[in-house]
Amino acid sequence: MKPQIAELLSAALDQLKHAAVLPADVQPRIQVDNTRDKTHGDLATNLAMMLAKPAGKNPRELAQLLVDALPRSSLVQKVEIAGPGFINFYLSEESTSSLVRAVLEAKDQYGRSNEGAGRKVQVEFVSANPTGPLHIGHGRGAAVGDCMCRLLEATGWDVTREFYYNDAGQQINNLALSVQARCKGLTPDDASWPEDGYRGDYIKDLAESFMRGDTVSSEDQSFTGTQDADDLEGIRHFAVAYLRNEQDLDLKAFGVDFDVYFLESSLYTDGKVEAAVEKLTANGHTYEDGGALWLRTTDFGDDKDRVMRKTDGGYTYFVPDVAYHLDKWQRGFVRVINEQGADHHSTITRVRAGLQGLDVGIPQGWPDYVLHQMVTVMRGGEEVKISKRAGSYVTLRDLIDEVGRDATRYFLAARKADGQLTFDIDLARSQSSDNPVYYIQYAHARVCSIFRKLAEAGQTWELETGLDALSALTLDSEKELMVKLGRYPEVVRNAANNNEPHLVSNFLRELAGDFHTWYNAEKTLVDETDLRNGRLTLAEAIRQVLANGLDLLGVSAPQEM
RNA sequence: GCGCCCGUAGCUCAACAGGAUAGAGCAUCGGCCUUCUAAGCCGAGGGUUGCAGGUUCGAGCCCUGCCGGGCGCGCCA
Repeated sequence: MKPQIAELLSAALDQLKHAAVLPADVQPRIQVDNTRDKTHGDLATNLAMMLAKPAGKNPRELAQLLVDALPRSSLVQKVEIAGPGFINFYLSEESTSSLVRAVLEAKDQYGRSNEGAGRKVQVEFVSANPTGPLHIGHGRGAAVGDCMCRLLEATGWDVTREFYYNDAGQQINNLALSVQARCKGLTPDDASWPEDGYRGDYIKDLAESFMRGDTVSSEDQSFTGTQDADDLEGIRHFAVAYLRNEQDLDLKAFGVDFDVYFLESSLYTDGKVEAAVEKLTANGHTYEDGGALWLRTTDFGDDKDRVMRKTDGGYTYFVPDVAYHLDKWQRGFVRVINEQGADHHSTITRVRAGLQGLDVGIPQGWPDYVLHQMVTVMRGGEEVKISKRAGSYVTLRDLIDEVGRDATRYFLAARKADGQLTFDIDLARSQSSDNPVYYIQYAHARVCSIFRKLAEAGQTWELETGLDALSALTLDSEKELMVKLGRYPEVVRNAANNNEPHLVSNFLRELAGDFHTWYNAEKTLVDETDLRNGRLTLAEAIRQVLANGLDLLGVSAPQEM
């Protein structure tokens, strides 16, 4: 409804310019806001206050001129000037009814748009090293990243979900050595346990599986344990495949699917790392010093230059990352979003610097980053740090098992990514009013229940007569609910454009709250036919929006609870 | 020391491009089930938005300086 109101204002502006009340060259951004207080109408604009200075008039006087110049519209019931110069719009019954109609005609498409116009966007998220189980931090990345993808899809983008495996670094050697040590019966407490070895119980499970001769397969590889504790290469491949498989199972249980699993090792075998280094050198952005090859990242805003190739000949970690992002660019992604933990934020400057140094037309701020802060887990009022399985952190699987997929996803995605997150296990698993997930789901189930009762009573509801019957809804609470439904598409748009899924969960929480209040105050299945049909229509529209929003969060919308 | 993020009710968090009287939930206290699911509703108390300046018609939001917390600052990934 905002664009329609903005259009009316735009027409009024033109008229005032024509009448020389306003200078012809002012081009204000016409801002239409939702009102917080219903005594301020349904929508409001600050336009008169913005233009008071160029017009040389006081805001309220200008507001009156704008209102007088406003074209007549059946969408608006009433316009008022209030406060320092706000113009408040009260929507007509015709326009609120049209909002409900829009929901029920579009159904599961309501709120979706085609802003992305089919452009390609790639979202890289989770990207955990294949050296252990996924922990709750990865869970936050998975939830936020997947919700961002759903939002981008809902706004017309062609989305690729991608997981980058760092399977080429030193940590893989440490993993292999740790498993080998377990195969040989060592424990982390032994003196000969590898330095920097992985100590968690899962290493023991892994070693036992290898020595049993199990076969493990992941997306694109399959290995059988050779049962030979001296076969370090075999152990390495087996361990990576095993842990990738574990992670895949966790992600599947979390409802997250990736389109592409990209292996860091492939960048080496395909020569892409070497090619990127050569290009940077050819472009004159590198120099040798102390036996190492450096990238002059200070040319691109870094505070000091960075080593690319170490004296031992190996590349530092960000070099394959640059090659990887060049590859993304070459695959045609105009927009790339990397969702990762904030502890990696220092890589951003380096990767972008490397990409600029390649000089292949990549825009300066590319790619985008969404960084999430740490998660702490609370149980019984105390911080939980230890998982038996992983040894040092709470695993995603522990959480899904204990709390459930819906609540885990909701809690991890319902907060702004920047800013630390406290995950309260007791709250998340409580099946009571404490729990916002159930609160929203319950609203959905309640509407379903109303329709079941309707059928039990041998009555029916039908869309067209239902929409006509909306005129029987005269309560303020009902009008407010309709207006709120009308805000949903804008919420989706904002959430998608800003990579902020939590806007959706906030909105759903509010909508569910308004619904519960209305439900408790007013009976839906009343005898009077028009009133009943009108309320059923509104209830169904609410149900539809709740279902659509929950889907964007990857949370189920149960029919009954 | 430098860089990034955060600081809002006792706790966990909101506040849509700078808009009107800063909102929810939990916790606390008091009410509501012969009525469509009480996983719900209604009401009460609770705040100098870390501090101090600045920008402007208007600041939780923007700027500067402090204070406090997190993360990072490697020829580790």
